[in-house]
Amino acid sequence: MAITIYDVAREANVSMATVSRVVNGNQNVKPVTRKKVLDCIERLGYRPNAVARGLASKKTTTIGVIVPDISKSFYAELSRGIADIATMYEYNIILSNSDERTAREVELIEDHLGKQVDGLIFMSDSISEEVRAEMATATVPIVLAGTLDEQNKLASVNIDYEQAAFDAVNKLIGNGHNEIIFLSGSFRSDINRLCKKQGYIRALQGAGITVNENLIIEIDDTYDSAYEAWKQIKNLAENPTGILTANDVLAVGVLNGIRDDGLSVPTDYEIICFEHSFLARIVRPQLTSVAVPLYDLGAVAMRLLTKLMNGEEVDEEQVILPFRFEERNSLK
Amino acid sequence: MAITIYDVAREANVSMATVSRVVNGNQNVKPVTRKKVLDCIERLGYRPNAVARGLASKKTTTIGVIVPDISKSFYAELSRGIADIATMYEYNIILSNSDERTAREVELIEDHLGKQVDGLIFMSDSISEEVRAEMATATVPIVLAGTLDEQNKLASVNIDYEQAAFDAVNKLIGNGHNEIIFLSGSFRSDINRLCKKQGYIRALQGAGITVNENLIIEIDDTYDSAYEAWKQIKNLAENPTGILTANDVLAVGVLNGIRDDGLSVPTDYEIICFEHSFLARIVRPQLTSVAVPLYDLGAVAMRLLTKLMNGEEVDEEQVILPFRFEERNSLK
DNA sequence: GCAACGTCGTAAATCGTTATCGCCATTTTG
DNA sequence: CAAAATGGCGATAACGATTTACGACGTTGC
Repeated sequence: MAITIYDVAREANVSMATVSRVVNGNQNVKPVTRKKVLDCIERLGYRPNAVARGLASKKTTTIGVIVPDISKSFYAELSRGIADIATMYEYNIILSNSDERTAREVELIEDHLGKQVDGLIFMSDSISEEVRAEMATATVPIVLAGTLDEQNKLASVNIDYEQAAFDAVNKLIGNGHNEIIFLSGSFRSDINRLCKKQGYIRALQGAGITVNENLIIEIDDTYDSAYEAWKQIKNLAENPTGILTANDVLAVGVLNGIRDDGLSVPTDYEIICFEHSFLARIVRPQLTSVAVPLYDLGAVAMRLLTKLMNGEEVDEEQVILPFRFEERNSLK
Repeated sequence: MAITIYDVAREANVSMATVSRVVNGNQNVKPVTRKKVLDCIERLGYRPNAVARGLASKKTTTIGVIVPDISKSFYAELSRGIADIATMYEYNIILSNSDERTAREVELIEDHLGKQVDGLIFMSDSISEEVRAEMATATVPIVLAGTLDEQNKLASVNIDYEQAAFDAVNKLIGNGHNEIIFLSGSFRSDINRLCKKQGYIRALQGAGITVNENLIIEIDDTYDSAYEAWKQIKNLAENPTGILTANDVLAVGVLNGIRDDGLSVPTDYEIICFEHSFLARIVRPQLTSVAVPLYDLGAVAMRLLTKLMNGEEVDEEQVILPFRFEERNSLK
């Protein structure tokens, strides 16, 4: 049988109310008494039961984090940002993987709410109607991190992916390319379809270049698919020489394809991509890329969540963080 | 005010005990009654309160996972293995980062136990005495994943790193090298110091090669340090031509150093490393490596934990998983 | 010497479940 | 046909804290 607050009270010759006061940092306790109680806690090895506390106080100091796949560096990085701020505010994290399956996402939200989390951070390629409905039943705040809400209703933290793509493509155009590939992971991802692709199109149109659907290539979001995609690209009737990819894994895929064929970047092709992870630095040439501040996205999302959980006023629930370009060598 | 079991009971004209039976799948309920209750649950949108349930049943169906840094692919991969098996057995995961700081590790164990987790999976470079003492206060099972217990007392899941290093070095020796570098992350890591290094030494001794401390290089466990280490290696009085590294990030570091100097792998140097992550496949040449089954390490650790939590008999609490070599091109 | 204040105890009500009994109505059994 | 077993369900006591209200006691200040 574990030590309870009663045991401590008896041992310290005080009431359980006083022990509770001490444990919760209530000021109405004489230093002498406080010390006596703390000693007993130490001696008995008393550990407040967070479950009982949660039931009584209706707060668990725990938040839920639902992520497509923690083994993907994108989400691992984001999660670390969340975790650090969570620690700072003394929240624990229940972490679950959804694998982007809607049914699973719904199930997980339900599950986390059942566990009485004080808040929820959600990540996904897209918010389905089912998920939206499930979220609507929640009585605790929910924040999206690195995840778009097409309807712009939910709280979220992102960068301006559209503008980033626009700027990136303009760099390619500025370097003389007018046949430019956009290699992207699935367009089921709102960010790919609604932002990166649109930014790409806007840049082309701004430069008077006609958009050619053949140059917009949608593949699985994997290295291997990108590597394969290269074979498709080199056989195109068009002669694209500039490439924008939706992330650095895809960039490395085509890059390796190009180089394994004896061609060279940035001489024969120039590449620019999203995300400047570790990967982008270790390949040769290093990749010029849009540095998406993944850690910050997570950290700011968590900070936002704390405000919402505290009922603080928040002027803007849709946060847009700045991005920057990391200039390396895949662009001249 | 949320819907409680009592509301459902009133609505369905049964007692809360019956609702509880239905929710928990107890067979002692007439099908007709069951259906009536389920309908009310659906209609009212009742969500069982896991906190109250946890208090009453003394089980939270939640386990704790303490990891040095989830943003490192090593731990992210392991965690995914844990998570999948946890899901299978309907456990949630509370995940926390320790950054390898002993004080933080102790704090986290304390914290997780306070949250009444049903079990704990712990990862670290090394088990300090403080951590060991804290673990001793736990009444729930604890399993180490990809983490050594020098005293071989705690339950754990690993591979035979010593044997793997031994085999790896023998491959280098077999290819004619007799001056072989062992490039490792910090020796505060038991696995590096007690296993990989010892396997390296045993292989050399087995081949009658004198161990030269100059060829054993301990650095920070980062790409940049490995890249820098190359400059040290090339200026060595000795003429090492074979290299074993403790993981693939370090391998890529030296590899890039070598190639940026216009030298070539495997012509001028041969490299073999631990871990065959994504990285090892995307660099050129691809890295021949010891494939450490990270996902499985996590999955098996979680499976073991479930057995321990159920009080099942376990024949061996120190599990050793097999490893294999992934033959690529950094070795001739 | 009295009022005010700080400190603490007592007691009870909650929080939303689970778990243990035991009751009542049917069946089954001898 | 009486007695025993069984199935279905209700009542109620935990579970381990928080919280509130109230009052008592001892100090302190004026």
